Amino acid sequence: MSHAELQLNNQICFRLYAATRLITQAYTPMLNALGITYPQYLVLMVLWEQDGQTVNDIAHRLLLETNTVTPLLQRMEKQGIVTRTRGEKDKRQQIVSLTDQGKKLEDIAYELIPAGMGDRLSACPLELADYKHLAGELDAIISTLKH
Amino acid sequence: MSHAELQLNNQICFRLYAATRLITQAYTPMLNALGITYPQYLVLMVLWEQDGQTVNDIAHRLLLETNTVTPLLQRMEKQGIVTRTRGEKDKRQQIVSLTDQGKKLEDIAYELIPAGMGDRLSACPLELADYKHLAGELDAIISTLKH
DNA sequence: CGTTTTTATATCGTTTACGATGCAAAGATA
DNA sequence: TATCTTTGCATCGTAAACGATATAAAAACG
Repeated sequence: MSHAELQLNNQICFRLYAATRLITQAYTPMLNALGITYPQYLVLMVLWEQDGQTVNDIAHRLLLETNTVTPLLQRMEKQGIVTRTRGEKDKRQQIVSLTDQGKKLEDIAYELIPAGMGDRLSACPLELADYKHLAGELDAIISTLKH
Repeated sequence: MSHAELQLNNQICFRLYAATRLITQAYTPMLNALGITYPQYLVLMVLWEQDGQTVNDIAHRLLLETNTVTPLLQRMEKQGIVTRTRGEKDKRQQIVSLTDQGKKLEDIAYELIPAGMGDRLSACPLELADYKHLAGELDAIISTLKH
């Protein structure tokens, strides 16, 4: 069996890639009920935590480039979830704010998502301690690799 | 602090999402040297393990839909990395085979990727045991959520 | 103050992902 | 065997990601 290091089964990266897509897919039915996508949900979580952030703030928080976030926000603005207004002090900045609709989604998300994901993962043999381990290991990878 | 369950920092999903993108980005310089993308690299790993698989085989192995894999293979065929030929017994099937160029990439990948990723992750505090834990936890999530 | 550089965002092109749908070949059934 | 269903793949539309590039405003500098 040649080049064992290259084999798919030994790869952390493929597992991350697969697990990420599967978890995102598990979110999808709940997010459909909210009328949003997973990356849009991430933006909303950032804004629910602190409203009125700039494109850069949001991008840094999500470890994304602004050229990913800008079109995402444009779509969310078109859907009436957020507004974008130029900064007063610094006219280059776009201040992103939740609309009433965007604020209401937090309560609906809170109703649907923890319960829905709990259901979806109820058959998963991982304990709370395992999830904490997992979080720690992922954080180690993230802080090593993030710029 | 309202709705703590929704907070970004508590989310495994965001960590997976971020770690996956960062690791994929870490692969990118090496993969650029091979002239391929990360999903194309995944397809090659599947074919290096066993040449001559169908679109369905590859999609199942990568937990992707065929409507993702088909265009990916079309691009790889255009680049001369693989060929696609209709199955003889079953003319619906496309048999995907490595070209000489696709086979050669395995050696180059073996030269570049383990070393390159080792470098990139050398500052990561995780031990081999941690990576094994991580793999196990990801496998648990994957097998719970995969259809 | 005028010029240069940096910063914040936007635009463009390419490649993934994936839901929805189409289509032809194979298999199942009456 | 004729029809119905399933299977394997392809096509289309939309939304991310992200490299490359553009642009206007702000900051730094001479």
